[in-house]
Amino acid sequence: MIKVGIIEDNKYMREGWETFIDYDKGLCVIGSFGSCEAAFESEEFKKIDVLIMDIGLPGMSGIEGVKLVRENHPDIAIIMATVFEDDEHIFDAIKAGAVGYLAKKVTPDELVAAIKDAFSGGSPITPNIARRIIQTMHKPMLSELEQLSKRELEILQELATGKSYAKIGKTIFLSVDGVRHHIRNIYQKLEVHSRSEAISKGISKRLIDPM
Amino acid sequence: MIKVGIIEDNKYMREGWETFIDYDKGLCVIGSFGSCEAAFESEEFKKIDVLIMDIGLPGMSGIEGVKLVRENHPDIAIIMATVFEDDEHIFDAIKAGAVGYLAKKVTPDELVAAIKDAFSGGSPITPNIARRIIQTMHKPMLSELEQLSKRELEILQELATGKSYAKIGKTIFLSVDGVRHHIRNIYQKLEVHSRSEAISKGISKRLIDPM
DNA sequence: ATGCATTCTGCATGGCTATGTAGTTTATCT
DNA sequence: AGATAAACTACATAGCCATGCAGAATGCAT
Repeated sequence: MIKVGIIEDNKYMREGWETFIDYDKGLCVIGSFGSCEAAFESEEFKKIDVLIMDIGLPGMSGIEGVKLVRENHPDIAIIMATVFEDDEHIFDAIKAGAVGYLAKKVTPDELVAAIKDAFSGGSPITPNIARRIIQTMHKPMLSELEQLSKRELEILQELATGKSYAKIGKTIFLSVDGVRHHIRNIYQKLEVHSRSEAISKGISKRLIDPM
Repeated sequence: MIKVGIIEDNKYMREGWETFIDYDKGLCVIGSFGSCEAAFESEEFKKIDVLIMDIGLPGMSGIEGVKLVRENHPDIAIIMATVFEDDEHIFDAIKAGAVGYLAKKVTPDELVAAIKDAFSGGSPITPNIARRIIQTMHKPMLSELEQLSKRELEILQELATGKSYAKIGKTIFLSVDGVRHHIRNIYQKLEVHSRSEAISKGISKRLIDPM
């Protein structure tokens, strides 16, 4: 039996969800709250397996709530339920620690399926949100790579490790001045003037992976 | 009618898929190849909407293939089909540009659904893979973050911009030596000895956002 | 009030970095 | 063959960084 918690300030919506969830034989609502503050005071809270949380809550916001829950009860899987579907809210919720993201208009069946999915190690998200997340992970295409040569990419990666030019040279079998030469070109292509900027830009453009 | 392409070296599997896909009234296989090289030579290739690609291919690997396809035909949605289910292959494929990831044991119905999903802007991935991706996006919990004070985080963020200590000082109204002092502590806490390492580590631990 | 943590200031110095200038080698393209 | 680009070597120097040492102000907790 999966133990479900709900944090949602709209009483009618909350009770509607409770009904649907309890109706399923594998699920059971053991806590239902109108705010994060109320939820955290409850003794039952720590027993929850899957928590459905609204983003727009009175008092502490859902995003803040997620952070706190994750801090204190890392094993609770949190599904955000919200009327917003813009990138910002979605990514904020995910970064904060939510594993799923539902629009409030979901059908009871979808809600129940999402809870079971979250409980069994999945991430209930809509296909469109999944695609947006996947896209943030795509490496840039060659055309966006600012045309850094293979050697330059190699050295940029080394730069990020904090090695001195001399050590980089030893690692990749190149003279110090050879290293220097490439770094010059890297800076020019990335339009930066310091190692730090090159690393930041390299990582944000996904030219290199952070350590 | 969604135009589907297949790159898969096992002839029987490829023909099986073709049959299933063509059977669906919304789908149509317009190209079916045994290797990336063969596919790229075809005139039909550029018309493909959704491409099913094996990872383990003779000649050019599927991962390399994905990169090339994305480079030359950015509008083709690529679904990787593979017997591997380990993190490395999955993330490599996604980073290279795939939008979906299927195990080869999928049922015909799932295959057809995945193609339609990919075509309509979704990302066909299993719930478990979705969760693993989501987890890579989670910010660290306070317990991991807590080590750096608010001021230190602020300065770490400035460090990543490549500003000199003097400029950082001006930005946050602090003497150069004050900046220096905090940086010392940051280095100690992150166990690094250079600005570059601090930035790399800060970004990979999600203490700061890249530029 | 005493202790402790956090934040901040100051000075010194060896080492590393950023940038300029000036070449050579190698491979590829025409 | 000559042109062009990428990779590499070399030297010089102003400026920035990393780290050691020393101490002060603020605020919170016991």
